[in-house]
Formats: sequence, structure tokens, C-alpha cells
Amino acid sequence: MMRCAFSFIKDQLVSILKGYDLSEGFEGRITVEPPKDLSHGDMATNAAMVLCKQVGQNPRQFAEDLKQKLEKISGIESIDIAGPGFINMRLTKSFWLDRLRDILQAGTSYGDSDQGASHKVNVEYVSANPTGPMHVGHTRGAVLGDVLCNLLAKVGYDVTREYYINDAGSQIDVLAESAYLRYLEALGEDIGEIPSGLYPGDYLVPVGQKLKDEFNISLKSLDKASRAEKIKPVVLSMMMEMIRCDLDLLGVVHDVFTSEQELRDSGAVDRALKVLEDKDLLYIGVLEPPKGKKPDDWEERPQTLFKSTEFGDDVDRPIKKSDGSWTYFAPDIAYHYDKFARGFTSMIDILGADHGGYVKRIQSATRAVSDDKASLDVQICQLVNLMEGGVPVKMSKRAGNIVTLKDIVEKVGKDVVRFMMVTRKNDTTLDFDLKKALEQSKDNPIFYVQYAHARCCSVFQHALEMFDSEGLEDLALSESDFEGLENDAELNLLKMLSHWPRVVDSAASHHEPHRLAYYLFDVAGALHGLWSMGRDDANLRFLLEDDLVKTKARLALLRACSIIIASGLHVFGIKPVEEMR
RNA sequence: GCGCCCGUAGCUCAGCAGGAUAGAGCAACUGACUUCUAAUCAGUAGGUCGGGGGUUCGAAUCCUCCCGGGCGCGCCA
Repeated sequence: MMRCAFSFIKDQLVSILKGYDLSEGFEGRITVEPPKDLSHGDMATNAAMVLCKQVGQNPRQFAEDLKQKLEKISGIESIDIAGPGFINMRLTKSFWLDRLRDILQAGTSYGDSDQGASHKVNVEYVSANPTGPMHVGHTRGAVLGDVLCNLLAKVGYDVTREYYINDAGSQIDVLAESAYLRYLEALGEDIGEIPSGLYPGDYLVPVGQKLKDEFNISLKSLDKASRAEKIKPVVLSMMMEMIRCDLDLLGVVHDVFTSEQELRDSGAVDRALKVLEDKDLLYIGVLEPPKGKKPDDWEERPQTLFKSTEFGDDVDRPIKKSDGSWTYFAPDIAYHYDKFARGFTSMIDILGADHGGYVKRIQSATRAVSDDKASLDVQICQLVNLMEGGVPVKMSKRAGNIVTLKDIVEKVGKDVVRFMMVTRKNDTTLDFDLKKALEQSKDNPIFYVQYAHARCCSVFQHALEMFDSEGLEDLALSESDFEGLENDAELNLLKMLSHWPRVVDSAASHHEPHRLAYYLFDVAGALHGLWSMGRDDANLRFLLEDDLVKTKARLALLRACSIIIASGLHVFGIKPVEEMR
């Protein structure tokens, strides 16, 4: 595994600092990072400002002291002390050229790290109710979850991708009843308009047909409850099949599907609640009505509550309805308990915007049920506003003109959908413009990035006329002479590329894959800029007929650039394109 | 009423665990196509980081109050 340039220098700095009398854990407080302004140098550290008090010096004094020692490190060319006590380091050219070698040797595994140290982490995402096809709203969570998993795997976590099937509860009764109508329809009856409250979508038509094939007319003689028992397994398996197809279109995969009904049937819910009861965290109580929005039919009713307030929640939360049956929260507790029992102490849930109010209670329950050993991070995906050329696409569930995941993927393609869905922080709403997503311009980030990759590949096609193909292999290139890289644009691109491990690291530890998207956009910009310099000055082109050594150095840089872009797109689950014509 | 999230250029948004003169893209304006793909590039212009207070060497970032928007708040999941 390649050392990140920044952590390499930081390690050197830390070992120098160990010669001072500093308090435990000082490493975590100091940073070595690229300065905002390139003219300040390659790397800056705040160490002198942060730690000067401990050594009883003023920051500039301490910085001066550290400077003397840092200057002896090979790879550091010069050091300036600036502002309140920043230590700005400029690294030698050969230090950076070595990074180019690293990238070529590591290939797309450049940026991999052992941050996760093979710890198990469980990521639950999508978890759309099995009552219909997936729509736009689900897509964002699906992509975020999938990409986050890729990212965590890249930094060394042992990732399990999980889907929770909400196949119990009243929405499934409604589903069964809706399917029953379609069954009657399949038998030739006129069912008229689907009554409100039932699922109107025609995706249930094949389910009606299947029920007819399986049961003939026998369902008609059963009462509502017993026919529902017959219908549910059929409709649920067909719905899950449909969802799996939708996910497949997006290229989203899961390792484990957990059924809520099975948790209920297996006694897992009872066992989880027993754990809470033994800790004295359950009681019978009466909830206050929500202020300012008191339901008309509100009346006080005692129900079983979980003391989530002991874990920082605002009110205690019901786990049983007033009739004694479980709320959805109860099996959810069981589910997270089950994850803990399977050895997961790190869990991530990706939920939709309407679950915002749910975060504290499920985190509380996870802590309670695991004796505070497991932690749960919840990422809430805000809404996606679907647009077409700047105009919102009108959707109405009732009218049945919901835009489905399938519609979108068929329209713009899976790779485009995937990239667009993670170009924003998940906790802000996202405008997804179908027209813009297909545009071939800088306004469309995925196009811009892909185009940069294609350009790199294009030069290599031409290079085959100058070199034999073995000489252009990554390992062969990595052994070339890179001294010919000398202008600022080239070296700046190289420096930017060697930031990649930092970017991956920070995106992974913050669970924020969108950072990668912005970084890739920047890399693409740097590449396009470098490219265009060759138009004004033929000596700045990548391929120079009369200087094969320099050409090879430039090809190496170009190759590194395409490696980084490919590596980033790989995390997004997107195939880099090699040609655009 | 309470909780969570958001508020940064005309528009859409970045801003990494507080760091230096707050950055991109679009739109606007100026310039560059006999090319390794101009599907692009270079440049100009545009901001009291919603507002007030606080914490400190230093705040868009942390705390607090207020304003504006979104989501949610027992028998839907």
C-alpha cells in the first residue's frame, strides 16, 4: 500500500515533535495539508500554532525551531514561516516525481488505505417497501449506500451491504388487497377504478394473473384475512423480484436481505425487547400530543414506551400501539440488535428525508441494546427534485405518473444517474435535471470528467505510433525518466493527483462520497487546461516527435491522471469511457 | 409548540476535524478552432458567508439567540 505524501511528511513531523514535552494525543490536533493558495508552497502545518503553548514559546518562535529540524528531512526543499505561525513547506521536484511512480505502480488501488483495519461495518440502504417499483426518491439512497460501501471497502473496512425488507405491517395488508383486486380483474371481472387507499399501479396486473394461475377461483371463497395469507407470499416475492431488477439496472448490489416478518416470526423481536426490559428501559405510559398540531381524534392512551430520553432523545418512543401490537419501531430494534449479534459494532443506515425524526430513537435503541458497544450513523437523504430543462417534472402518486428508477435509468443511463446522485451532500435537496444529465458540456460534471479520461486515452492511441505497446505499460512507464516534467501546469497536476489518498481518506471517514465527485471535477479541469496549453505552444503537447524521453514523462503523467479518474469512477461504480466521438 | 436538516456570487452549489486575500460551474462580457477531439481553454466581472451576540492568536466552520425554508412529531413504515 502506497504511503500518502501528506501522512508521510506528517509522520516525520510527529517524530520531531516527540522530542518535545507534549501532552498525549497531540498528533490528532495537528494537520499537514495543502495550503489553499499554491503560492504558499506544497504543504502547510499548523503545528507551531497549536502546540506552542505547551512548549512555552510564541508560535513564530516555535515555528522557527521546527523549521531548523524539518529542513533536514529529505524531500523538503525549503520552508517559510508565514502569518501567525504557519510552516509552509516546499518539497523537492524529485519527491513529487516519486509520487508519480507510486501512482503508476499502484494503479487504481492508489488511494487504498488501512484506515478501516478490516473492521466490520454494516451498511443498510434502499430498504424500499416492497409495495411497488422504486422511484426517484429511492434512487438517491440506493446510490449513496452503494458508493459509500465501495468507498469504505477501498479504505480497508470489511463491508456488509444490507437491505431490510419491510414485509410486515398494514401496508402489506393493503398490498395484498390491491393484488386481490387485480386477481378479480384477471378472472374477467370488472373492477372499475381502484379505490383510494389501495395501490393503483398496473405493476400489480401480472400479480393478479399469477394468483389466478396459482389459485384459480379458490381465493374468492375465502374471507379477507385468510386470502391475504395466501396472497402475501406471492405478491411479496414478485415485488422483491421487481425491486431487485430495478437495483440491478442501477448496478446496486446487496449481500444480505433481512425480512421483518422473519424477525417477528423467529421471536427476535421478543428477545430484543426482553433485553430492554431487563435494563428497565420499558414502561407503560401516556404520550403527550404534539403541540400545535393536535390530531382531531386524539385521546390519551397508555402504551409501552422505550426510555429513549435516557440516550438523548426528546421524548420516550412507543414500541407498542394501544392495542398491544408492535409499532414498526419494535422490529427495527430487533433488527439492529440482530446486526449487533452478528458481530457488527459499526452500523450505517441510509434513510429517506421523511425519517429525520427517527434518527435519535434508533440510535438510542442501538446503544441500549448493545450495552453502548455499537454505534449507528444515520445518513438522511434529502429529496430529489426531478427537472427537465429547468422545469420541475410534475408527478402525482394518485394519477400514477410517478417517475420510476427504471424510467430514469433508461433515459439517461446508469452511470450518469449514479454520478449525479452523489454530486451533492446527501443532507441537502438535489435538483436532478434529465436534460442537463445528457448534455455534453462542462455544465454536466460526469461528461466533463469522462471527457478528460477519454482525452488521456486518445493520446495513448496516438503514442502507439511512436512507441511499442510494452513501453507504454504502467510499470514500464514508471521506470522512465520524469525529469522532463518541468512546467508548473504539469507539476501542479501531479501534485493534485497525489492528493487523491487524502481525499479518499476524508470522504470515507466523513461518509461523504460527494467529495470525490468534486475532486474528480477539479482533476478533469486541470487536465483540460494542460491539454489546451499545447494549442498555443506546440512544445507543450504531450507527444513530441523529436524528444522521446520528455514524451514518455508526459505520457506517464497522463496515464497517472487517467488512473486517478478511473479509480474515482470505480468508487462510484462507473465505467470510465475511453473514447468519445 | 418541539426536534433534525438547510441558508455562501444573479442561478446551482463546494469549502476537507476553526486557519492565511471565501472557491467552482452556469448565466454575462473579452479572446483562442488548418489540433494529441474547441464536446475545450484563457481572461474580466460578480460576496457584510441569513442577522445579532459569544468562545480565541484566528470563525463560513464551534456555542447562543433571532429570522427564513424543508422534513418529521401515538394506533403508516
